[in-house]
Amino acid sequence: MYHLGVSTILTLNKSPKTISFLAEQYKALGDVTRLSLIMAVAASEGAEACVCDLTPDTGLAQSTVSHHLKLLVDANLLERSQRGKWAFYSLTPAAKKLLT
Amino acid sequence: MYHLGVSTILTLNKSPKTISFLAEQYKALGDVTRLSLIMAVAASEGAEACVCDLTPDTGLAQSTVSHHLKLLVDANLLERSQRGKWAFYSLTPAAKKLLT
DNA sequence: TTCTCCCATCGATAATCTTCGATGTTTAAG
DNA sequence: CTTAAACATCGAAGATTATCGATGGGAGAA
Repeated sequence: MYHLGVSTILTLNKSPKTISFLAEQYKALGDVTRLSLIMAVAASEGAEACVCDLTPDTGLAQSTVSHHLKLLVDANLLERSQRGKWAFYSLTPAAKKLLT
Repeated sequence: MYHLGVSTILTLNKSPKTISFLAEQYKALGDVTRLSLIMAVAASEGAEACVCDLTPDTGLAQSTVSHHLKLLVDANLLERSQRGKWAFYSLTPAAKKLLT
């Protein structure tokens, strides 16, 4: 009989495809810039932020920040909603779950 | 006033150094091979496993598996204990917390 | 329409990562 | 002491990633 620690989810309920996607989510969080970005979004008023607000703190080019945000969206950690000229990013339920 | 969602930990209690280490942990989990390895350890009898048990399932060279395990140890996700000729790896409390 | 602002995409470069085979180290067995 | 087994470390090749500047596209202001 095996131990099945941590959670049964991680040992039995996850197909290879799910493991890949979970790894993709962890990889998205595994970068100081992206982890800082997602934390900045979480701490923002209304729990959402636009690129112009997020960029200055990073010290990086706007195109780089935009690229990182896209990776976070692809990993289902951020949602994007366009309002006028601005693109607002907010945390997905999956992100809230992982970051708790 | 700000939102402070997800958890206050992520917004206020984490110094830059802590953020870096947290990112390192996520990065360590953000690889299918390493995520599979740590899940295999969790599911192993006694919640520990040696390299010789873990290597075959990966389809990778032994040196590669050993390298990945070292990264997981460096990220404080696995503990290593040598018994005789074997090196046994088990999950740290930090890993159990992150993977829940 | 024309201009400006916000953001995404593209192409290129430098850095990092994954993986391997070869070799070194340690432990136990013969 | 010699041999074998289990891992770790090293050096190199190929793939992936982070970053930038330049450019493009869309929305609103003038």
